[in-house]
Amino acid sequence: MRADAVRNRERIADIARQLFREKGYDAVSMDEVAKTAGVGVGTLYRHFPTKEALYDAAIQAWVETVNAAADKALAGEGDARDRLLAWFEAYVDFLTRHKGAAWRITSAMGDDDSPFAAKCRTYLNANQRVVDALSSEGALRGHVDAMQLCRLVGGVAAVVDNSELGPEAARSMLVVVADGVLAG
Amino acid sequence: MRADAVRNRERIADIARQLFREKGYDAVSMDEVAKTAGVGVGTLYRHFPTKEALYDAAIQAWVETVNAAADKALAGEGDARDRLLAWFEAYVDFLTRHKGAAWRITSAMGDDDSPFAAKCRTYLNANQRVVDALSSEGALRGHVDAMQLCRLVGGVAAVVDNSELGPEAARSMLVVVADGVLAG
DNA sequence: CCACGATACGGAGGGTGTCTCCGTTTAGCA
DNA sequence: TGCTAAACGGAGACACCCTCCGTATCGTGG
Repeated sequence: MRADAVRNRERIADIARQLFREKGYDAVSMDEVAKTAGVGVGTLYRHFPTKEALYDAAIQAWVETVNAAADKALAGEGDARDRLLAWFEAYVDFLTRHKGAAWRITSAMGDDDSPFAAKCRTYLNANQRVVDALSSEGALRGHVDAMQLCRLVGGVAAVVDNSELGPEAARSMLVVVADGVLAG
Repeated sequence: MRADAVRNRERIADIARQLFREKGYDAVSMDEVAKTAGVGVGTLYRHFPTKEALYDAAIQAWVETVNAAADKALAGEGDARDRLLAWFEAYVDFLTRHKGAAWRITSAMGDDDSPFAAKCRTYLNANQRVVDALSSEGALRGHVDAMQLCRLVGGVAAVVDNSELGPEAARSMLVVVADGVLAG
């Protein structure tokens, strides 16, 4: 790839990340991204074939830290319930960091053709590790599926994001999910 | 209202209900509704000022039966868990009957300005009645908020609708929510 | 039965969005 | 420095929601 192309690609992704984070997916138009980045829409579309692909690239770096967050939550103090809740809260925090991302990503769970498929796998893996860790302690009620957890907590995150709920409201819902999943 | 206007209004709502049910909100354009109903878009917009208002009218009859469903679930046999699950399943069944409705309605929960505000109140009331009934039996764990339940189960419904999950997958998630809400 | 005013109708077109196409410009190598 | 493949830019195609206003129709009072 030519040097100017690399520069443009990075600048576009940076600008897009900033705009999406501030305003949310729907409120940012491709024209706006192009204009802000100082390129034509043609250039934009050569680098990112659709708006969703651009979004995917924009939130890339952010997603990559999710595994570290899972480890951190699991390594924390407290009993299984505390650690599970810590993970749930971190997960919701992640998903709601970019407005509109929670629903888009949770919607794409299980759809291999989605532009977000790679991100979904990352999230699924993180949840799987949490399930494995707690399961080996015998803390979970029967069989708990990582995908099921992704969807449940992703659903909560989507609602929290959309209705702009505070951390207490989010926590009260996560407590329900946690208690529903934990043994005893 | 003039007789021809009444006829048109009803025909439009009928056609819209059919189209929305088949294809989902986003996949139906106002032009398509107008053309299928055999009227101009102007006529469409005089009867229903926005697409959301049309959607609201299209799913009206459907929503009105929700209270009966709550009663039926509560009057069923079995313990509190069985009845709560029956209600959850009925609720998800309702919300997923029209493609795209679950997320739209759950998104509008708590937003008085939404065109779906009336429907949200209906759903909230139904959940409140379920909460009251089970609470008076002492079946619920601490304080359970009807709004919280609407959001949790609505989130599950939205995911089920979007990912076109089967009843077993839906049930496995609802079991988690139910166990998280029930005492013991 | 008719004339007329209020009501309803239809569809062109405005505004905004995503995405494509192609003539023009530029990078980078020989 | 000259040349070619790569990248650029933005006009415009297409789809969407919605508005506006000239035209047609209903239904009533004479």
